[in-house]
Amino acid sequence: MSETSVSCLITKLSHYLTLTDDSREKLAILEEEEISFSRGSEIYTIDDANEHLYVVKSGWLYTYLDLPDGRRQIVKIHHPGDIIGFADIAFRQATTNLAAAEDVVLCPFPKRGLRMIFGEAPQITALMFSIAVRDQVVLLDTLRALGRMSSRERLVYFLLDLVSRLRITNRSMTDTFRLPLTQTEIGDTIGLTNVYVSRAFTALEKDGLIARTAKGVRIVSEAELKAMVDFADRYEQMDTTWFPE
Amino acid sequence: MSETSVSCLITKLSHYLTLTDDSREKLAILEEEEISFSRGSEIYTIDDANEHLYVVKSGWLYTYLDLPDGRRQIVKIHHPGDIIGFADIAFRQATTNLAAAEDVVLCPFPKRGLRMIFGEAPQITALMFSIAVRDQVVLLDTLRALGRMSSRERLVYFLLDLVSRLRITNRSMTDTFRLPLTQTEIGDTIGLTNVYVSRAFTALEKDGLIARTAKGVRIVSEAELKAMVDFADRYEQMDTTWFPE
DNA sequence: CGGGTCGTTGACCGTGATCAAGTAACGTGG
DNA sequence: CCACGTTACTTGATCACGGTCAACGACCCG
Repeated sequence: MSETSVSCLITKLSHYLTLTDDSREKLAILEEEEISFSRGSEIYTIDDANEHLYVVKSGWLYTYLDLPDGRRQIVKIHHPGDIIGFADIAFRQATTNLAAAEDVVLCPFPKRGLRMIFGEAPQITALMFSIAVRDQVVLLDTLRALGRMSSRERLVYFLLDLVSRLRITNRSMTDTFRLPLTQTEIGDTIGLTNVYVSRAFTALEKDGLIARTAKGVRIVSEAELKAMVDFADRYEQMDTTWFPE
Repeated sequence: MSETSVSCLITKLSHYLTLTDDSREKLAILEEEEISFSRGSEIYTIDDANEHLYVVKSGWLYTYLDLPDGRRQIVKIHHPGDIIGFADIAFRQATTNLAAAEDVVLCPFPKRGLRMIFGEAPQITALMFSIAVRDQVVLLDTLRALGRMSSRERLVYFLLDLVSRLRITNRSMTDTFRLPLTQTEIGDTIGLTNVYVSRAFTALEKDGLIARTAKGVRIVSEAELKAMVDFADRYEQMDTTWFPE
């Protein structure tokens, strides 16, 4: 099983504050069980009874919504260390669909597991609440991108947002990262077709703003890109001064 | 002052559960102070220190984000009974701007007021948490609209969302409602220009799906409109079964 | 070797942006 | 009470961005 490997959930949360031993033990419980899904699997779909949340152990996934005519909107991409399912906590049935973008390993735990956290681990509770709220602010930024930005700007925003998130769990990451999503999936995320994602990519590359490697992307001129879309990093810093303990 | 007038905050929350007398007293404290702003006022802007939350007493407001070149995206419209500012709770400075769409009255209260609620009123705490999460799901629906819908569909989604929300505080409302927003503001909300909002309106009216009154709109064929955008009402029902007390 | 997926490129088209002119409603001041 | 200026909405003409359709090449895996 997971043995002594470092938990990516703990790594992610540790970025924001030093976890007590007690907190670490509580979190370990959330990662006891493991399930694997292969690329393309639908983990749950709309209207399923949603009794579980999931910690991502490895691999990327995404949450999406469908339109009657087959169009699709990806609303959130999940990375190792993320907790999936918070948004549906107030509803009896799932309001979104979850699919695996590549082969993944998840740790499911019942909603009741949260009750234990909420009741006994105020430090983690406060942090989870903050993360939920932070995600909301990120959604607002995304809304701005989809509502008002050109195709190139949307792609730039998408890439910068990814880099900022990935840096939380991988501090050694510089400016190159793996991107295990098809251009169709990227398009479904930023409201474009695969064709225009391709064109936006080549345009940015031609301008020397990014470079593309085998299965990844390198951010060449981060400052310039950030200025293009007035990018604010919502992940790096968070106000934890009001936390208990 | 507000005398014995019914609080719209209490009205709104009562829609979901029966509030205890103790809960009502706690909520009343949040509505003690009052400030008025006239139409067009900026209540706060990005990077302001955000020490207050606001309960909307009367009038409509909206939260928005700017782009460097002057484009603007409205990300949330606020009605009487709404609490404004939850999203910024995890940040030291405001991440959004707040403006009054018409003359409004707000009840500001310091963030510390929330600590009192969190500590002493578990029923309201659970409800507020649920509302915050519910708002997140609504944002996902909006993301889908901005990412994948045509101009007419966007306007339809916008109107249906408004109606659903307004029905929470005004149960007697049928299908006609006041719309105190300019078409430019509506465009900034759904990612269109004022010109195309106008065209979408006249198109929907010509098809007999809506009708326009002096300062408002009437939903003529709600079922048809809902089918157009696969609309799900996120406001009417909420899972309160897990609440304490 | 063959089939499938993914990315690229070109041609064409359509939706919505942009620019501009005109109208209606309203508030203000003379 | 009217004249004026402002704001909001409408409508038309033109344009451009991104969608759609199609063909092709690269790569992967069976």
